[in-house]
Amino acid sequence: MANARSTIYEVASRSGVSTATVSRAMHGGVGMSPTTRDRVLAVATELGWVPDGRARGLATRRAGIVGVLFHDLDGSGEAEEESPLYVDEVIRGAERAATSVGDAVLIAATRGRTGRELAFSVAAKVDGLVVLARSLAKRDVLALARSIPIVTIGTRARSNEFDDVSVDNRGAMRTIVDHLVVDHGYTDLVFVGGPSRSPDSMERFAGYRESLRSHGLAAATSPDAEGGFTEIGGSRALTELLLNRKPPQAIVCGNDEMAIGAVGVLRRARLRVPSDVAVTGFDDIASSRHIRPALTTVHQPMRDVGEQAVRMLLDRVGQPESRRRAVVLPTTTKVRHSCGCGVRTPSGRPVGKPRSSARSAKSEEVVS
Amino acid sequence: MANARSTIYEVASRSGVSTATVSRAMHGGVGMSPTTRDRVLAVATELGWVPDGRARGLATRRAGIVGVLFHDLDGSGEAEEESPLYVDEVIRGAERAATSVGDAVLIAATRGRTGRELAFSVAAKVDGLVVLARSLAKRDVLALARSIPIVTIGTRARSNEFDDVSVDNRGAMRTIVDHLVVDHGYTDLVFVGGPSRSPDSMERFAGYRESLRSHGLAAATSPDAEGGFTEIGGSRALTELLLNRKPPQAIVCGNDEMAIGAVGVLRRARLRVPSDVAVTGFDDIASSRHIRPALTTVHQPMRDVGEQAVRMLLDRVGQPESRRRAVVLPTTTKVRHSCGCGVRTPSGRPVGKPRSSARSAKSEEVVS
DNA sequence: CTTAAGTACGTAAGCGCTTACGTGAGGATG
DNA sequence: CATCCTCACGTAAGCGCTTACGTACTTAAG
Repeated sequence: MANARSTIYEVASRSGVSTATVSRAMHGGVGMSPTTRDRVLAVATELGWVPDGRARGLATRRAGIVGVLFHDLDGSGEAEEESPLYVDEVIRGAERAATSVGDAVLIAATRGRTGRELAFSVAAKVDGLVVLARSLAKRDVLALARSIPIVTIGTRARSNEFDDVSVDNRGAMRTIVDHLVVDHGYTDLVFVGGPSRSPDSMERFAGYRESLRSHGLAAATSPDAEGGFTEIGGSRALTELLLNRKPPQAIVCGNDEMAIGAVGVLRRARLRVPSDVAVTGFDDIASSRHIRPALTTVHQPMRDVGEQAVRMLLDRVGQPESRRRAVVLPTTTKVRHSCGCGVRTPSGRPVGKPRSSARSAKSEEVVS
Repeated sequence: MANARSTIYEVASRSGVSTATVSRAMHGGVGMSPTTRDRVLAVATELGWVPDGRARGLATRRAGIVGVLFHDLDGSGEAEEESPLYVDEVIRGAERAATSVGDAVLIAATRGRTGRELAFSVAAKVDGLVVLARSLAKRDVLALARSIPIVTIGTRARSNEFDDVSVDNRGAMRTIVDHLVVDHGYTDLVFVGGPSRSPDSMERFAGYRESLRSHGLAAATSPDAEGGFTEIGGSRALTELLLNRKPPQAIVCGNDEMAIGAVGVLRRARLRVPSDVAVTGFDDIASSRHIRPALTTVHQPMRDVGEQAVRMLLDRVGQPESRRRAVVLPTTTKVRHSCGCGVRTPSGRPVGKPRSSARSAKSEEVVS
């Protein structure tokens, strides 16, 4: 099937020029006669020859490949990691950005490999690496950074050693809670958090608190319940919550999975969503649109995140010594029905109207 | 940040050996004294050195990278292509299989590029290519196959020139319709297909027909409606259908999106699912579990498909001349509620019980 | 003690490109 | 007509590894 590939020498001799000329022809043919260029190109096409990427990479010291490192969650099934959907979206964005400049993207799951193993099987093959937060211990990231440029995703709040692109978790949560308090007038809210040590969960909770306090409402110093970012965890958390207190007016969940779990429990408890109690999520997973009532949540631009990340990475590959950059991208609030919008309140007055409201968070900020 | 990488020469001189010895040490250190090996390895670690992938690739004629080529649907938004979820799952599987042998995977969306462009920016960088069906015109695939091994995914029914791994669409649909006819006793069914020229849609319809005919039921020669594999298309298709005939007992949809659309219009038409009319899907997308009633559908093992594909690819890289292989993987039927299971029939008798039934389709078959 | 067979490592020839530099031809300039 | 450019292309030195082959030294056998 795959016959022996021809080399640049073959193309050169068949078109009666030197390899240098062939190479030039393949790269725009600047400074050469169009006639020769076309002749060479014709031969190359006929032979089905394109320059070997490895050799090219060796000679140019540029592989034309950027890597994306993520934590794979299949198997171990730890919900603390990035949602698979996130990873996929980031990869898509990365692919797009890379392709637009002729590069390709290499993906690799950490799979518990150490920095050195990854250096061998991944880093050695690429020009730079995008590493998803939490996919790797910090010292491994540092080890990798010894050999190639790195930009992290979602570590803004925890580190400032690398270029980073993050999403405005806190601001997003503030916006959604503002909506609950201001537009719906809820005063009795609770927060269902993810794993207590999850930075995402912490940031989201911080946003929740900020919003409440800014409106003069009391807020607990820690989440009212913990649902581990899973649907089942959300169910359990809410079940327990309902045992200990009367139903709140609104349940703010750290992500959609838990919100879906919460809605399930509420339904079984004969509490109506959103008229008896409102629920909000975070992430805008596909199911959040299909669940009834449709979930009010926040959409994170993970594809843009991936795109930005490789852009920054490529910038740094070209300019290794430029100053560190960190950007945080804004989110979009998806106001649907579970918050009470588009549904009659007890007073019979329809409140609000489902819509999407975009929030422009801090844009690009140069951190150091 | 990223300081100049050291080379094998540096490691060699610092540990007082030749580059050959360093290389040997890095590759298991067979035939050398453990003492020397450890010394070399220590120096390498200290320097943070790992052999450069490009150079290694050049010397060994093996990049240690397999590529996955898919059609990216963002932007153009043609629903005829692979569902994004499919692609992601396939990629995950590919990543797993590649990693398990120390390789990495390069991903690239076609983006309307020609075979030659892809050869340059993708094929030249990898040892072999997995190409998702329909991501590329056949003659482009052939062009690529001139230079590297290729295995296709999902082209079994349309081509037999490459190694291929596919999913048993037809058998899966037969199983689900069998369930509808045999277990539920429906005799009046309709089929909502995807794009009429979509091979997947055609295969699924074929399975539908086969099942009906095998039970002595009449079946139309073409789908009763066409929903383009989208939710909105499913709604439209069903709306139209309902205008022209009385509601059937069961609506068999070519995929989940259309099924979800169908359930929506059924609900609006005050028809109860599944007691008035049953609905089934195909694909087992995340929302199919969350929709009410939960959708009976079929799960495709796309991750396994990806895994198998790179396994076969790697085999062929090692054995370019072995005979062509094609495998078709079995699906799993997810029997949930939308088919009528776990719900009371008009006669008051509960029918069946939701469960998952695995179906073992044809396994590995050597085609030529 | 001689010789054969290992063992542990060094030598050096590539792998297939890119590119700095060199060269010769032709045109412009004076 | 001599000189200087410019243009189009060739020469050849790497890029950083791997590995076939060679060599020196040990050990075992005869």
